[in-house]
This record gives sequence, C-alpha cells and structure tokens, in this order.
Amino acid sequence: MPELPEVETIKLGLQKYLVGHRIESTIVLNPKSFEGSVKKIVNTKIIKIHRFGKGLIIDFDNKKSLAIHIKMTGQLIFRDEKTKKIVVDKSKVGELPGKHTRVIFHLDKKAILYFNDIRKFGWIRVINSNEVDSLPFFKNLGPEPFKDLTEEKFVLIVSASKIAIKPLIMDQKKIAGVGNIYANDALFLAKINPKRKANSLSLNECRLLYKSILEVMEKSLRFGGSSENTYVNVLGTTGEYQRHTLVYGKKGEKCINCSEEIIRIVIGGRSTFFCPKCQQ
DNA sequence: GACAATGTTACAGT
DNA sequence: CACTGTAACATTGT
Repeated sequence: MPELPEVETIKLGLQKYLVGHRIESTIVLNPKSFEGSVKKIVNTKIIKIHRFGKGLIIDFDNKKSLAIHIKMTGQLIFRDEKTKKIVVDKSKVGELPGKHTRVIFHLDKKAILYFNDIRKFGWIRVINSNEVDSLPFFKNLGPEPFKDLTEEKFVLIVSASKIAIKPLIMDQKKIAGVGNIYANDALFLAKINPKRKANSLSLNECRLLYKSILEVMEKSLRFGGSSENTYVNVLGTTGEYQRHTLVYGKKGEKCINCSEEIIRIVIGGRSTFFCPKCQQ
C-alpha cells in the first residue's frame, strides 16, 4: 500500500476504530514481522495514532508504542461486531485470519486487528513512545507534503541534487511520503521528464512540481488511496485512485493531453511511466 | 520460466 | 565522508 495517501487513509481508520480499545493478547505468527516484547502492550489502552511519511505509530497509555511500516503488501484490518458486516474485498483480503496473516491483536469488546503481509517486508516493533525519533526509518525522514515541506524547502532540496528528479522525490530522507505512483503522476502533471537531473529544473518547474505533488496526493486522499495491488483500508475495502492515474501503469495507453503513447522505462530500478511528448 | 509488483536498506563503487 | 546506483529481502501473479 504504501504511499502517503494510503497510509494516511489507514491512519484515519485506526483513529476512528482502534483508539480507545485495550489489547488483550497479541499473537505473532511470523516472528520476522514483530520485534519486541508482546508483554509490554498487553492490557494497555490505545490512545493515539500518528503517521510520519509512510510509517505509523500507535501510542498506548503506558508510554509504549508500536512503530509500523507496511512496506509493499502490508494490511491492517480491524474487525468488530459492527464492522464485520462490511464486505471486505475478498480478492485482496481473503480469510481472516488467513495464509498471510502475520500478527493478530485481540482487543476488548471482541474486536481484532489483523496485520497481513504477503511479502513479509513490513514490520511492527514495540518501542518506548519517546524513542520514535531514534528508529532508523523515522529518524531519517525528510519534510513531508501537507506538513513541513514548504515550497522554499522543496526548491532547495531539488536544486541541491544531481540525481534524476524522479528518484529524488521518492527518497524518503529528502522528502517523506512520495512513492512510485505519485512520483510518476506528479511529474506528468508538471510536464517534467523523469530522467531530468534535479538541479536542471528551473525555479518555475520546481514550483510547478511542488504543487503537482500536493495535487495528486490530495486527489488520491479523496479517492481513499490507490488499490493497484494489495492495498485496502482498515475495513478491508479498496481505494479508487488506481482508476484515475494520469500515467502510472498506463504503458501503451494514450496520453490524456496529447494522445501520444505512454511509455515505460526503468529509472533506479523502478518502473517509470511518462508521455514522451508532454514531458520532453 | 522470466519478470514485475505501492518500499527500504545494505553494500559496492566513485 | 558524501553521493550514487544496484542487489536483496519474500511472495504472488502474469
């Protein structure tokens, strides 16, 4: 799932459904997916949810927290008596628990939180609430859209780098939250070739790209994120952004501006889609 | 069988 | 040391 809009959608869901619940037990089915002592969070109450970039933090009332990264295929699914009636997308979720369920949190009032993760890249770890900033992933996060990434900061970051603009905006240490889908679409919206060296962008191009990043992410948030692959929200239902992508995943299809064919190349090992005519 | 998939990081090389 | 590019992690689907 995993870019800022998807993780933010999960955060909103956890805030709505999970906060206030007490953990009764935690079952770790895949040791690699969970680090730390389960005992530290049993019988504690969930009080707050945070998101930093693509990472999540769940705070408990005993100064402990869970730090979570769902990477490519993680899912956090909440079930209780009420939400049980909501029909999950079977093709993306399957049985609960199922073959890819890695951790199960049993909560009070018969509620359950499942952590599913096909590829097992994701992780959950128990930490002290005050040590979030010392975790490798969270410590290194750059400023993020909608928070502390101002246009001025963005211009400085872009003009200071010689690497291609696309991998730059996907570098979480430089800018937090942008991944492959939105990097592709933002560059298309700004009419910038993804191979361009970052420091070759003009001030106007930088500003336009900044606005484009915000625009595509804002649009995705409205659609509840992108369910191109395995992403679902905490109720197990899909987002809809994948039906509205500008260029991502559209190799061979016509450009929505000029009807030229969208092409796919690889930059930094990642699929890159763009219109060779609009994004010279 | 080969290749690609929303991400991050360890490692090698400059 | 800083920066850059590539491979690896594990599994599934085409």
